[in-house]
Amino acid sequence: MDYKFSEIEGKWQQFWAQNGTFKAENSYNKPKYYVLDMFPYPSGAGLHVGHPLGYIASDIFARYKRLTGFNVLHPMGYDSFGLPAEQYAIQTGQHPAITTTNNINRYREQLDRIGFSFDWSREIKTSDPSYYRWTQWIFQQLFNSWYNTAIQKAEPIENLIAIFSQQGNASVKAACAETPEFTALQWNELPAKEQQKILLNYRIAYLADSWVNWCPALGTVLANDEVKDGYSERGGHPVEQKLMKQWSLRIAAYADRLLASLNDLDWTDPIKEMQRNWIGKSEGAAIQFSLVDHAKKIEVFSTRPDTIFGATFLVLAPEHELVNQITKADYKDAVAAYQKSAAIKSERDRMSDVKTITGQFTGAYVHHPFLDVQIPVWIGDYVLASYGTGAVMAVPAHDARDYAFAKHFNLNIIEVVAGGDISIASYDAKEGLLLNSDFLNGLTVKEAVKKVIAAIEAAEIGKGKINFRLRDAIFGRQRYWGEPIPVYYQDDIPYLIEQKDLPLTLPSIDKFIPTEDGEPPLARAHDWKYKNEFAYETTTMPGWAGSSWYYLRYMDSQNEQVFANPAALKYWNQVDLYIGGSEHATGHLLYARFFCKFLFDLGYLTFDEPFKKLINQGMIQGRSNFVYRVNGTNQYVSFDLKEQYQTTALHADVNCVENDILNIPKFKASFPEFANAEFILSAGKYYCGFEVEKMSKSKYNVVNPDDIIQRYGADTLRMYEMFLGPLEQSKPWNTNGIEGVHKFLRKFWKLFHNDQFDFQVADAPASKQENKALHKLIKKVQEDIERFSFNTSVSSFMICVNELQDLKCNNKSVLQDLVILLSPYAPHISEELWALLGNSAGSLSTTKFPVYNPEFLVEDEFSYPISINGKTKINLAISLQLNQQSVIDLVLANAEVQKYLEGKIPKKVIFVKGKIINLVV
RNA sequence: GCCUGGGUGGUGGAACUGGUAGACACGCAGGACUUAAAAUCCUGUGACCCUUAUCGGUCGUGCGGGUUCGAUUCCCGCCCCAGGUACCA
Repeated sequence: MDYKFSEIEGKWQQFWAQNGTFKAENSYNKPKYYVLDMFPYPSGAGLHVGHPLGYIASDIFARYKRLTGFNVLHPMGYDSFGLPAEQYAIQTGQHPAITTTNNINRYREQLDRIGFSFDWSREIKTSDPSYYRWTQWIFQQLFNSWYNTAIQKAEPIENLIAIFSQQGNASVKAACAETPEFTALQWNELPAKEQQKILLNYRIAYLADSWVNWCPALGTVLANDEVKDGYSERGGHPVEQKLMKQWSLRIAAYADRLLASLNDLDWTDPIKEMQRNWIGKSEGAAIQFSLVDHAKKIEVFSTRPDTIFGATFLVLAPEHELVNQITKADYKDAVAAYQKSAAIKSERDRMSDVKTITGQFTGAYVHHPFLDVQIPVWIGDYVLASYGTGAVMAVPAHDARDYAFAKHFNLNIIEVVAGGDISIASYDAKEGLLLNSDFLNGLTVKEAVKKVIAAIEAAEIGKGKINFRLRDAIFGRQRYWGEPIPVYYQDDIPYLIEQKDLPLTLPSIDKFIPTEDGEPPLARAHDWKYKNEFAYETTTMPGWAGSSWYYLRYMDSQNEQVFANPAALKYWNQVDLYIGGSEHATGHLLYARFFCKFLFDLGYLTFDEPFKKLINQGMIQGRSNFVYRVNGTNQYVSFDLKEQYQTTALHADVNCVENDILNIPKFKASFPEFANAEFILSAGKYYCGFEVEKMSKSKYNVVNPDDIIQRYGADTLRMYEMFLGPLEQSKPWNTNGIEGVHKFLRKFWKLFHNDQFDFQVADAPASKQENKALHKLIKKVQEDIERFSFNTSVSSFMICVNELQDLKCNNKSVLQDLVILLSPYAPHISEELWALLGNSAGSLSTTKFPVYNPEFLVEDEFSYPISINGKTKINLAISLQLNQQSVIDLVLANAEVQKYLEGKIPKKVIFVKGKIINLVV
């Protein structure tokens, strides 16, 4: 039989599904291995060829682990809450649940065709009430906990209440909002409502004022992505920064632990580095500056308190709460105007635009803490309200942004650390001796930091402080398509709904947009009241709520009593291998770590890091094709001739192009605009240009895996995706090379068949060369899988099959081992051949991986490259048995080497056994 | 702007710890088989120079410098591209 991939693939996919081949065993005595993919958001566009890249890699690994004796958990599900479904609902009125179900069904169909070894019996959907019930349950635990910084651990809020009623809050060390001190007696006499208000300052899930992008015209909060240059992407309405009460989580309390335990994770250094920078631990001091003619003080945070004598002005964020109180009458209008202009800029715009320097003097002054001088107070949008205290002491001589600000507004610059030339630029390095600094003069930066902090603390104007860039996470969203927050309000105080009332399901509403008063969509729900009486919270949870703990649910996905039973949690434990994109480096991965630590603190987990090993697959970009329209005509000129004309480049659908040559009839049919197109050809062909861009519908560069599978089969798709390049690297999709991989599978198939395509293998013992080819491959494939270098193992398969073909090998034992080696990569063809070889169907996935025998690979000679001054001249085959001196003697005696030496005697001979010989003359 | 990664033939990439740059494929060119096509197989294929052809030589891993017997690999400076930048997922 010829290689009929679609028959074979359909047959085995059905077999696996019917026999539950990849169901993880529930016996907890076998060694386990947990391989997880970042689950997809089911978008309306379906899967494109970029999505399966990571899934194929993890599938190869999961299948490999099964072959090496592990009980493998390899589940899949959907992150199915999200904005696109909601926006589609706003446009069309269709309920997001319907859209989502349709999309999930389509995803499932597409995934099934690729032949993954997922355990579908554990499938989860974050938008399913049976799942989000537990997301809500976790929120309740967060609400019912406080963070005890004395022991660096979350604890039940009852513990805190007990402490309050016995000793007040003076001794409590907690991550909390600023709370006045009270005694036990005062606490016990407080009305319940007041007690609840105070507790809200301590809860890990709490309400707080946060800055958001507010669009008055749409009556909604927008993501930074939805804001372009101060206007909403949808509708182009103005957007401003607004303070809003929002649910938040105290992730910042975990900053130190999130930082510390990074060290023990088997993640790549870049990802760890990104998280470290994101958490952004910096040591410095909080310093208070007292205002001239005003009782208030301005607190700044500085990582360079040593430069305090160089501070020549303060800069507050335009939103800083003191700005309006301290601004002098003459400056009110200018300050208000500046605040307004800053309010329309997003935080990202403010950070990236460093070239335009803007700011405004407030008319106010503060006293320098150690000098008898007054320094002016400015506002400037390079200072962010959300970092530190929202105020900086500007030391222009030693900070680049302060320097630019001072130059622009002609403010004083005082050098206090020697080493730079402050007439040209600021000197930011932390090296050099202090000058112009009173009691710090002559000290190094390090010494000065210590001494000045001591002085600040002695004068009671501040203290040494560790500051984190990581902010608490805003947890409320003004959206419909997310988990309802399981909270109701009584007397303006939030309370949890009872656990027995979970899940709190999404109410049905007429429209998915905010109400006319700018309330979130859930406020549209009629008669939606807790116990028919109390108003529910109307914001929903963010997209990352469900994805922060889903890996736990897979361990016991059907459980209705608990989020997962303790025995399952203990056995499956951490995810051993997690594969997904690096775009989640600081979002999802940080939140999931936070949830894990929190659940660990409460005793639900026995581990406090979710993902032991992490691999980031690169992004598959699109490869767009272009045609070139001669301006003002409907003529299109071939890429290589386009310089002779004035042209406009237009996207051509990549499905009308093969190897950059345009299929003209297909192209004409692709768009009415092109129906009457004329072409200026080059040698009878129309060559298209190309460019690498994001894969998207609008760029006509989306390649659908279904099309590839139909044409070449899933095994070809799987191997080609791996062959494309290193897993971690981003690369453009290009279908051009796929023939090579397909040809390889046909050749592989042919090894088992005679010229008439009858299955035929021989029982004879393997020859030396056959064994060599096989064992070279076993070694290579094993090494490659373990270092996730799948592209190179595909090459090795090709090399091996080419060798066996040359050897006319049809030896059964060699070929059977080859089938096992290939099975993680191309499971369908392997199952088929495995069965043809006489093995019982389906047993391939749990058979044993072949063992490498080094004896077959022993070499006794090596062809040394002989180079002179580092340039290779000739190759000489020399025995590997000889010692260094004999090899060198042999080389120097060689006539050809002598020719190159031209009678000169080498000054030095470099000999690296089995690698190279270099003669230096 | 800041953080992180990347840049090697016409194309995707290989070279794992500093040791023969371009494995394996695609494409292209030429050939075999065929009435023809498809499929399959064989040969060549980084650029330039020399040569009738061989033989041979020079250059070459984004750009400019450095370390080394030897650099795609290590160090310094720059350019370009991609991802993230806290309410996209």
